[in-house]
Amino acid sequence: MSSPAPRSQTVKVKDVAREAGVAVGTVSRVLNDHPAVTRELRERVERAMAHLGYEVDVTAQSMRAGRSRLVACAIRDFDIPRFALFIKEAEAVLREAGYTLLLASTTNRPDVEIALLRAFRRRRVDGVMMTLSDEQHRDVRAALSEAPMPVLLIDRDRIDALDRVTADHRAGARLATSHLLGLGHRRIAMLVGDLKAFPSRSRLEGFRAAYAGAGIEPDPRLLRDDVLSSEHAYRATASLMSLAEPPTALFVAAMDTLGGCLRALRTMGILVGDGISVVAGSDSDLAELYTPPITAIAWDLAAMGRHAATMLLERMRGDEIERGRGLTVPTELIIRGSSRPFAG
Amino acid sequence: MSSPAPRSQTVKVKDVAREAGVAVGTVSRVLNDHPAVTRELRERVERAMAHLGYEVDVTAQSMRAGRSRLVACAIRDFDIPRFALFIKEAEAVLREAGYTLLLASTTNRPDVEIALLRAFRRRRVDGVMMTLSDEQHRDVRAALSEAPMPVLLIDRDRIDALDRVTADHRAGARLATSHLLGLGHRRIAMLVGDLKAFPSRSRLEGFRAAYAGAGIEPDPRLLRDDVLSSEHAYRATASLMSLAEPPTALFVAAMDTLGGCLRALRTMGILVGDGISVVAGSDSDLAELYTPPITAIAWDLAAMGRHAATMLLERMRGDEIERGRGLTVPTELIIRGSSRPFAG
DNA sequence: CGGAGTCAATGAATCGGTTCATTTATGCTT
DNA sequence: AAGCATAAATGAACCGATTCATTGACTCCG
Repeated sequence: MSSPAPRSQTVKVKDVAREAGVAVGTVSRVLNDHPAVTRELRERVERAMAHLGYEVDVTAQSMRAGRSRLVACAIRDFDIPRFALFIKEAEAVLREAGYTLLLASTTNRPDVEIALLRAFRRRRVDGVMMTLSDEQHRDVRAALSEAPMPVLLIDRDRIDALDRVTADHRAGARLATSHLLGLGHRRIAMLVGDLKAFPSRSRLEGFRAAYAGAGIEPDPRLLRDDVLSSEHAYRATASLMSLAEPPTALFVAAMDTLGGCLRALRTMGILVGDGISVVAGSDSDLAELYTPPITAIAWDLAAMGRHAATMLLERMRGDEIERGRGLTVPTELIIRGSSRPFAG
Repeated sequence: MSSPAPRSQTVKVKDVAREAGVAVGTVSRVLNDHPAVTRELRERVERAMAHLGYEVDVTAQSMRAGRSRLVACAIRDFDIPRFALFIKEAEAVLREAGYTLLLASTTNRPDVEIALLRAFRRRRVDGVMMTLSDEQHRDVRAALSEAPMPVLLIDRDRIDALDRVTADHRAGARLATSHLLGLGHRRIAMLVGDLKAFPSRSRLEGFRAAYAGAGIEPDPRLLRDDVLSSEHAYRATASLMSLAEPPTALFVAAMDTLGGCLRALRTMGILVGDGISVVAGSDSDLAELYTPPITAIAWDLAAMGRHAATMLLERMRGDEIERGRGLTVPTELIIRGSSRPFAG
């Protein structure tokens, strides 16, 4: 025999079938809107279900069907305010389609990413959308290629034939940098995240492209990478402004790090706009409402979330779609008062 | 017969058993760290699993065990930056304990809340943490009392014997209001969220308690409730400041609405600090870095997330714990430059 | 009127682990 | 050496819904 955890005796298809005087197969067909059920029987079964308070066991369905109607989303840190928008929209699209969202944080560690992919497999998750800490990581790539379910990359470089949704960070950073160069700045410091990942890499490319377009060379000592949090940004800003030859403009390209930078400037008594020009790599209430308002790069994270979910759904449906589709949402530069002509 | 979706032929316990030359029961016991397996056999089985690349099917485990190792979190809108902190910490604690987080947004609608509770049941979710749009809603209460799994309320009033984690909004609001009254303000406007839910109700209570403590009556025309977004806050602020007798201080008690309020004031050319004192109901980068910095109420959402997950885990474990536990995290008032003496 | 063809409904087999009554092996005691 | 106790391993039954070969009922047509 076998009596697992003292299960509160639940109603099953068998009970419904008995109550309605039909076979279990018929109940199942009613549940799944199978056409070959007479209206009369369908109603009888539905009445029985209502009467008994029946709820199908998705667990059993999943096991039999080999799919779970779960979609996993794993991002490096969902403590990034604007990412919430992405998740919110993705969840809405997925739920509309009958899927439930699993959420996990990778903490930007390859080993966690691999462990999560395994956990998702074990759960028979039907699709995954995720960020990666490092697109080149061998083990992560191996784990991705072994994944039995479709995986969509969030704002990451192309890997094999995986679908991806990205923002045009390169264009945004180029715009921002050109804007500052156009204002006469020559010593522009850049705070950027982890260069192993696409967004930071693209931003740096855009930055360099703008310099190249102007026919000048950026000072490599003014670049700070691996700025992943507000605290990092604080320290990076402080160190930059303490240089013998400090920058005249700051491009705070990493996401959600503007606060740390502004805190450092305030502590050092440097006025934004006058003492130094500032451009933020992502827009926020803070950027908009700061005094002076901060020039910022903006893009539509909600749209990214919707597109990611939609593309993943299409892929899961197994439609005949070309593999490795990429969708890029545009970035724009919102010019505000924090970026001013260099008064050499 | 039956051949469901063309399942990529996966390795099963049976295959592992054959490879290792043992019975399936033994493989299962190895998987579950059952003590009664000799070291030798355990190693043989583990080698076979590694060799075949075996991964257990959590779906099948769940079905047999009647539990899924899933915990659901449903909040009204996870587009609230500070809530991300809650989810982040809760997820970390849950994953540590071997659970996976399901996420859904209720959009603050009772029907969605009820539908989600049903969906969670069908998935055999082991525990739920959620907010409610209205603690008094009959159908929601019925759905909660019928839920077969433990439910923990996030920042909501006591319902039956459900566990709950709350912040002391009443104390925070009282502090904030007393602070303004102490500065000589008598016409304090309050922007608050949905009074059907605990946080807003508590804040209003705190507000009134402070007034009562000072022996005066608040002007009811200065109260704006149902302020649920930044856009609402914009409109509410604009309408308040257009009154014949406008307020001299604004208590923006609703979460994540400070931006809208400040935008309105800026549009109307009213200076924070000089023209009007402002206190925010929740702290943020914006509050800290605005000019002038905004006095704000702060509390530890990360701790709330950790506690929520921990309490729910204890409850799920079925320990003999008193029912209806409540944990309240304290609030504090961070006084900054936006609240100044009333210069009548 | 009989046989072919439709259409509904049936229920046993199945998905992949887990459990437990049973069997087999081992150790200990006298 | 026999008897008993203990421990390890076995494998059939089971969790609950789905599927499909089969049965039964009914229609249509020559």
